[in-house]
Amino acid sequence: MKIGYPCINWSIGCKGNRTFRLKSYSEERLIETVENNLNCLEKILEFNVKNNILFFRISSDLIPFASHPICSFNWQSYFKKKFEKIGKIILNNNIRISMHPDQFIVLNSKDNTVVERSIAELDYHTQILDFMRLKYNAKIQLHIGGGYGDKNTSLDRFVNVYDNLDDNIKSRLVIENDDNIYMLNDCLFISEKIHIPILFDYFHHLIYNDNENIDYCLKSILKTWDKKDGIPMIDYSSQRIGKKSGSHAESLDIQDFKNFIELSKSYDFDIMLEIKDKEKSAIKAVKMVENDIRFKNNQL
DNA sequence: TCACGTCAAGCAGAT
DNA sequence: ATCTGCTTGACGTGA
Repeated sequence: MKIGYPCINWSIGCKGNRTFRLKSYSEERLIETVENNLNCLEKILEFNVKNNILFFRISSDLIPFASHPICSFNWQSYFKKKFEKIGKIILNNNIRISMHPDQFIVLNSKDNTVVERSIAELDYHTQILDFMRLKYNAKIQLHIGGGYGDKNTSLDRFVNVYDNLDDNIKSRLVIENDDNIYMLNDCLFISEKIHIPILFDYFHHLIYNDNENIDYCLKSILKTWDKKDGIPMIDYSSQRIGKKSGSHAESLDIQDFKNFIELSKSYDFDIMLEIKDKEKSAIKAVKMVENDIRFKNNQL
């Protein structure tokens, strides 16, 4: 089991997701920003390795406007060496990588231009992972999309669009249960049709579910990950106290996390902590799990 | 230097 | 109708 956190490291003094306004777009600005983002990504990965954090989500802002029509710059070849260098760090240290395109990416939208833009954005995400030469266990996680008042038709639309995607996108894409439209059982339904891995979001599941217990959830999603996909990825968060349901906690509730680890101990997966304080909680979690394993070993 | 309005993009649910 | 959340605040103008 690897533990990770998404996109931002607060303690390292740089950001790998810097961007700028479309209005101020220029080739120079793009190069400068991407250079910063890639350098910082490298630093974050080194920080993570030192702290035994071997799972990381790369920000979608790594190359700002990469899938926007304004971007005609060939960032792929300009940064080829850098991508390969970062890829080597990832492979040498056996780091698991995910990406999570943002909310504007909707494959089952009723608006075809939205679908086209979404595919372009998925293509960009795929290129990042491909140019780093990462294995197919590096994944792009996506929600199924809108409900449009008719979930069955909307599910079908997702399946049809998925069928026509390029194979290199398909081999990276996984679907994730959300907290108000498509729950785990919907993902399982789709996965049976198109054979796509399911990333189980534990926190979303607590908010929106069909009363399935955690054992059922983990057992069913496990089957959707082939050998080439690696072990399943899980998103974990806990409720921020005093905020509305679904708000992510500021900092890891270690007891709640312990309970989840205990509950899921028969399964192996990599776990992404969607907690606001990022690497701080990840370090806490890593130490907890290491101590837990030592404790178990002492019992033997 | 800092406050704060706004930022490429979608959708649903709350207010 | 408008605002908020989502995986996440950061950019950039104006004072």
